[in-house]
Amino acid sequence: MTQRYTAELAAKIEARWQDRWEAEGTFHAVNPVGDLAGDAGTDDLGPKYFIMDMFPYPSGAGLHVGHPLGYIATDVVGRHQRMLGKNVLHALGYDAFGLPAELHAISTGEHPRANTEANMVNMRRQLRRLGLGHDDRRSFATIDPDFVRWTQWIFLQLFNSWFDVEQQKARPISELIEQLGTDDPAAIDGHRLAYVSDSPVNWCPGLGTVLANEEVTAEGRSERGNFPVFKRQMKQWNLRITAYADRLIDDLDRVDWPESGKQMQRNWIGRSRGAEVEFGLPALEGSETPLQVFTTRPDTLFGATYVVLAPEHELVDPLVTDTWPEGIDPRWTGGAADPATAVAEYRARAAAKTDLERQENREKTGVFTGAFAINPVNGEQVPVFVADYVLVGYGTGAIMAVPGHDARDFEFATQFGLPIPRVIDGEGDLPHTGDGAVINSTHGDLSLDGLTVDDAKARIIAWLEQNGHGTGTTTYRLRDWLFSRQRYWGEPFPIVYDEAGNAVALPESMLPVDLPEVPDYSPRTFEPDDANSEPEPPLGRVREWVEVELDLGDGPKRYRRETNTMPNWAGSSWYELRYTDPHNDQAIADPENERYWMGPDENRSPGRGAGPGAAKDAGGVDFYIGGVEHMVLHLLYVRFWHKVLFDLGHVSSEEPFHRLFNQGYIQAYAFTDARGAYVPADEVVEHVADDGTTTWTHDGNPVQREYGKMGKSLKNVVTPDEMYEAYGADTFRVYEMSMGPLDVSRPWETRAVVGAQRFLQRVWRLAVDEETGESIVSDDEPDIETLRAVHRTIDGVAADMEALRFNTAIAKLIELTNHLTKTGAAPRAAIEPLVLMLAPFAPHVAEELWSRLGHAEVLARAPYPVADPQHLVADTVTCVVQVQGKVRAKLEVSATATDEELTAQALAEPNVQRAIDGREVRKVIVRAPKLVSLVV
RNA sequence: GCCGGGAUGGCGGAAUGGUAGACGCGAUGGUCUCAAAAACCAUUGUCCGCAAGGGCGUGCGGGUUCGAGUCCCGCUCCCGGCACCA
Repeated sequence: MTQRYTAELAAKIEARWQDRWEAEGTFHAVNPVGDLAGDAGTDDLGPKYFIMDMFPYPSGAGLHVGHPLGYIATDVVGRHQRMLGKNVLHALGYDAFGLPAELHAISTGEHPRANTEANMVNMRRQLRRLGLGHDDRRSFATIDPDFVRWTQWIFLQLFNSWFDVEQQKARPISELIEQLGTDDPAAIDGHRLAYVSDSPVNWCPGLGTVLANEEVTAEGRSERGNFPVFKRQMKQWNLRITAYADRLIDDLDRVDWPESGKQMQRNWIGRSRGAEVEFGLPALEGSETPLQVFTTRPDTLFGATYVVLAPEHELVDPLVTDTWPEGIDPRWTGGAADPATAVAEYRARAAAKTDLERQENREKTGVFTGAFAINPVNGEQVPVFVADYVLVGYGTGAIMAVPGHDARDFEFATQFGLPIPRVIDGEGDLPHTGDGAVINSTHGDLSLDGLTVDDAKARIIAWLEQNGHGTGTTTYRLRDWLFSRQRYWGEPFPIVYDEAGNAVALPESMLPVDLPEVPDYSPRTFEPDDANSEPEPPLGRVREWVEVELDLGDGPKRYRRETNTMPNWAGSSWYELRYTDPHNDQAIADPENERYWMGPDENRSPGRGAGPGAAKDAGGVDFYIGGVEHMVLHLLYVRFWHKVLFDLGHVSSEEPFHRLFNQGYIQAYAFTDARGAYVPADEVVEHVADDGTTTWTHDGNPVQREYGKMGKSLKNVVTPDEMYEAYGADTFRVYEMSMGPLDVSRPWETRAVVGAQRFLQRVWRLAVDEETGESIVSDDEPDIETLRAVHRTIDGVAADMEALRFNTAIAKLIELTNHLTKTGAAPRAAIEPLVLMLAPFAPHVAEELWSRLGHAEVLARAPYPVADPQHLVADTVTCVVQVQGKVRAKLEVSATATDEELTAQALAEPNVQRAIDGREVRKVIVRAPKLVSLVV
C-alpha cells in the first residue's frame, strides 16, 4: 500500500505542488499597466476578482488552528473564481508595526524590526504549507520603507487639505488659503484634516501612550492590555474623521456588508437629528451668548420645565447667582449656603469622579445655579441646574429637560420636586417616550396640538428658525481620530516644527522619514494607575534626530521633528490599494491599476440591505473577509482614508470594500483542575455515563470544562503544524471548511478531523490504485444514475460555492464520492468533475489526481464544471402522500405524472386508506410530482 | 434600556411553507486480521411494537395553513454592539 493517501504521501504531494505553483507563477495576477502587466492589453485581461483577508500581525507565538480559517476561506473563493475564468488578485501582507514587537524590544533590547521580521519568516512558512494561492509578488509589510513612505505621503494629503462643508468633500488647503487670502497658520491650521489640538485625550499610563476613543473600552480601559485610561488635556494630532460622519453612515447603503456590522458603525458614529434651541438668559442681559441646548425632541418644547448644564459648561460661572431665592426647595441647594458654594462643591465632586464611576453610579445629582432661563416657545422662566448626567462632550453640553417624556429627566425631576407635565398623549404613566399626539402645546399663534411627533418636530424647527430661536441640527457621537502615539515602533510623522512652533510638512522628496536608532525602546514607564504621569515619546530622546537643519524652500533653517509616531492603524488604513500596484514608486497605485481592480462596477449587484443610494456602485475590493472585532476600528478608519483619497482624486472608488464578510472563530474547550489551574486539554479523558451526562478527568482526577479562546495559557492550543504532520494540509483545509457555516463560531474537535481524511482517501482510492499509484479511471460511459448524481452535485455545489456554503458543498462532494464508491465504477466523466470541484478545498490532492488522470497543465485555471440540464431531471421521483399533513406513504412516480394520476395512486395505497379510515376526502392538494396532501 | 444575531440528536451542523435531522464526529454491531490499528460495510432522534406500523419530537405559549424548524403574535434564555449621547 505504498500509494495509500496517508499523511506522509499527502506531505510529499503538497510540497511538490507548492513548489510547482511557485515556479510557474500560477497565482500571479496580471495588472493593466506597470511592472506586473502582462503582454496583453487591458481589454484582454478579462473580468477581475479582487479578494482580501484582513492582514495579520506577525505574532511571535505562531499560529493556532483558528487563525487560518479566514485564509482558507478566501483561498477557496479565489481558486473557485480563478476556475470561473477570472483574473484573481489575492495576496497577503503583514501589519507589522505594533505593540508586541515593541514590548519584546523593551525587554530584550532586540530591535523590533529584527524580531518582527523573524516572526514574519515563521508565519510565511506556516502559511505556505497551507497551499494558499497568493500572488507573492504583491506581499509587503507596513514596516517596509517603501510602504512607510506612502503612509506618510497620505498623511501629507490629510495635512494639506480641508473639508469643504458646502461641497461635502476634502479640497487642497491651497484653495482655502486662496479663499481666505491668508496663509497664516493661525487661520489655516485649524481647518486641516490632520491638525494638532490641545484637548482632553485618553491617556493610558500602562501603555505609556494616548489612545483613540475606539481603543478604549466601555469600562474605561485600554482595549489592548486592559489598562486604566484617564482623561488628560494634551496636545496631540487628530484626523478630522467627524467631517465624514454623514458620508460614512450614508454610504453604508452602497456596500454589501452584514447588517450587524453596518449597525455597529452606525452606533459608533451615533448620528442624531434634532435641534439646537436658544433659551434666553435674563441674568446675562445683553450678552452675546444665549444658552444653546441640544434636543432630539423639539416637539416636546412645551414640556421643558428646567434646563441642565454639564458641570464643565462655560456658562455655569457667569450664571451662578449670589444668593438663593426666597423659600427655595432645600433639595436644590446641595446643603450649601449660597449658589456659588453649592456649584463649586458639586463641580469638585464631579471632577473627582472617573468616567467609570459616573457610569456605575447613575443616581441623579445636581444643584441649582440660582439662575433662570426663558423657554422661547412660551416665555416661561425655568430654573437652570448643574448636573453630571449631562455630558460636556455631547451636543452643546446643555439640555432642556422634559421630565414627562424622557426617563432621565423624569428621574431628576422626581428627585428635585420639579413639575412633570404631559405634552404627548398616550397610554400609561409618565415618562412616556413613545409616539403620540401632541397636547398642551399652544402659545400665541404657535400650536403643535394634535400633530404627530414627527410632524411636530418639523413644525417647531421651522418656527424656531423663522423666529431666530434655534435651528435644526445633527450631532454625532463620533469624535475626531486621535492619531499620535508616544511609541517607538510606528511611522514617524513627516512633520517638523519651525522656530515659531508651527507645524511644517516635509516635501514628498524627503519621504520616507525613517525611524532613528535609539539606545532604548521604552517610553518612560509608569504605574498603570498613575493618572498624573506625562507621556514621553522614545524618539524625543534622540536629540541628533529631533534637531535638524533643512532647506524647505527658503534656505537652511533649524527645525525640530515631531517625536510622536502614528498608531498602528495607519498602515492598515490604505493597504488594500497597495496590493493593486505594490512596487509603484510614483504613486500609491497607478490610477489605471486602481480603477481596474477597485473602480465602480455598474454591473455589480448592490447586495443585501442595499439602500436608495445603492444605484451607484461605490467600487472597492470584491470580497473582504475578517473578524468582527475590526468593524469599528480598522473598518471605520480605512473607509475614512479612502474617501479622502477619493475626494482628492487619487482613487476612483468611493469605498474600499464592496463586500465584507465576518468569519466566525474557531474556539476550544479548556479544562481546570480542583485548584483552578489549567491542565493540557489533549490529556483530558471524556466519560459518558449511562444517563448521558458527560464528565472529564485528567490523570484520573475530575476536571471542569470551559469554552472559549485557544491560548497558550489555557493549555488548549492546537497548531496547524500538528495537523500538517498528522493529516496533511488538504485534510486540514477540508475539515475547517466543513465544520459549519463560515460566519458561525464553533469548537475545534481534533478527533473529528479524521472524517475529512477518510473523505480524501475515498476520492483517492476511486481514481488511483493504492498499490501501483496508477490511475484506475475508466473511459466507459457512466450509468445514467451516476450521471445524474454527478450533475446534481455540480448544480448544487455551484450554488453553494456562490453563497459561501462550503460546509454543504463539501457534504455534496462526499455524497457523490460515497455514491461512486458504492457502485464500484470510476468513469472519467464522474471523477474529473469531482476532482475539479474538490480543487478549491483540497488543491494539492486535486492537482495530483488531475495530473495522474493524464493532464499536463495545472488545474488551477481549468474550467469549473457546469451542470448539464438534461441530467438534472429524473424519470422518477419520490412522491409524498400526506393525510391531515402527516406522511402516510411514499410513491415512486413518473416525473411527468398528472395530478389525477398521483391522486389515484395515493388513494390506492393501503396505508393511506387506513389513515383516511373511511372518512370523506374533502380536499386534495397536489404539487406534482412531489406531493399529494389529502384533507378529510 | 435600545439595536442586531441566535436556540434543531450525545457533539458540529443540514433542511425554496411540503419526507426534520443531509454530511461529518462519536457510539453499537460486523468484515478483514493470530490479534490490534487502519480501512471497509451496516445500524444509530425518542417511545411503544416480534413486525407491519404507530405515538412524540426543532427553547416556551398562542395563531395562520391541508401542511410550520421555516410565516405572524407574545415570552424565556444565550451571544454581540451601543448606552445618563438628551
